[in-house]
Amino acid sequence: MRTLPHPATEAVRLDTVLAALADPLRRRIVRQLSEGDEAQACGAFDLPVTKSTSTHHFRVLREAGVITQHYRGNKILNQLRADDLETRFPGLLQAILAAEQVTVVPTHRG
Amino acid sequence: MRTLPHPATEAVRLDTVLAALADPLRRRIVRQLSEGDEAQACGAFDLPVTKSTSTHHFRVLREAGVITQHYRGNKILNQLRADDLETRFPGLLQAILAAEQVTVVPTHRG
DNA sequence: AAAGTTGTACGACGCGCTTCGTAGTACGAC
DNA sequence: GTCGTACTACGAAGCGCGTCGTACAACTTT
Repeated sequence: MRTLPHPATEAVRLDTVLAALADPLRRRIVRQLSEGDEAQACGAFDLPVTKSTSTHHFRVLREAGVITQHYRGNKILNQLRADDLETRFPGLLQAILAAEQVTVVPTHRG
Repeated sequence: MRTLPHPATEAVRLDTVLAALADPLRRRIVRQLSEGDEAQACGAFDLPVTKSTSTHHFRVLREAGVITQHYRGNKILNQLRADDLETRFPGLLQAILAAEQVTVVPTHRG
């Protein structure tokens, strides 16, 4: 069984997490993971980039400690490390996810 | 009186804010602003870069909507837009500031 | 076994960001 | 007015990040 390295919860660094979440495509992945509570394979994400690039972004998220990746037969199941992140950086993930929601409201007089 | 352009609270974008706060030097500025509640001139920050670079980072923070900059005689007074950010992205700034605190605690059994 | 599916590894390219140095502007002090 | 201070503007250099293409590996299906 192939396995992939994940940082321990205590080893997750704010620098890395913020850098990871600064990318819109990676936030899109995180968002989709946060919506469905089931683990999702990489192919379940309809991203406007090639598979190579997709792989790269998933790796960045995993190495930052934002998601877990586990081989399941042919595929890789991705899961948000919501609890770990909440433990390490309370409120951070929820604030970012909530913020993205509100961003869709640019309707403004004028 | 010289003035500097600031984005309206509703125009502040999550993308830009996260990108701005992904830089350690800029978080350092934000942190220092959040600690002293008085407005601080650029020169009050002891940053390990030249003044040109310093100017650049302050500009990025201002254009992202994270700080305000107002000329006061010779200097520029910088202030954190904590309330505006709280309005637009509730909990985001506090979570990041709190997270930075916790990062300094890598003490871990083992 | 052969073919299809799912995702990785590696090298390359382009762009943007951080950094710097120099020159310049606005303001205060004298 | 002249000098010093505080910061900006602009151009240049370095390099890291996102992107891609091709080649490859592991597993499933037939």
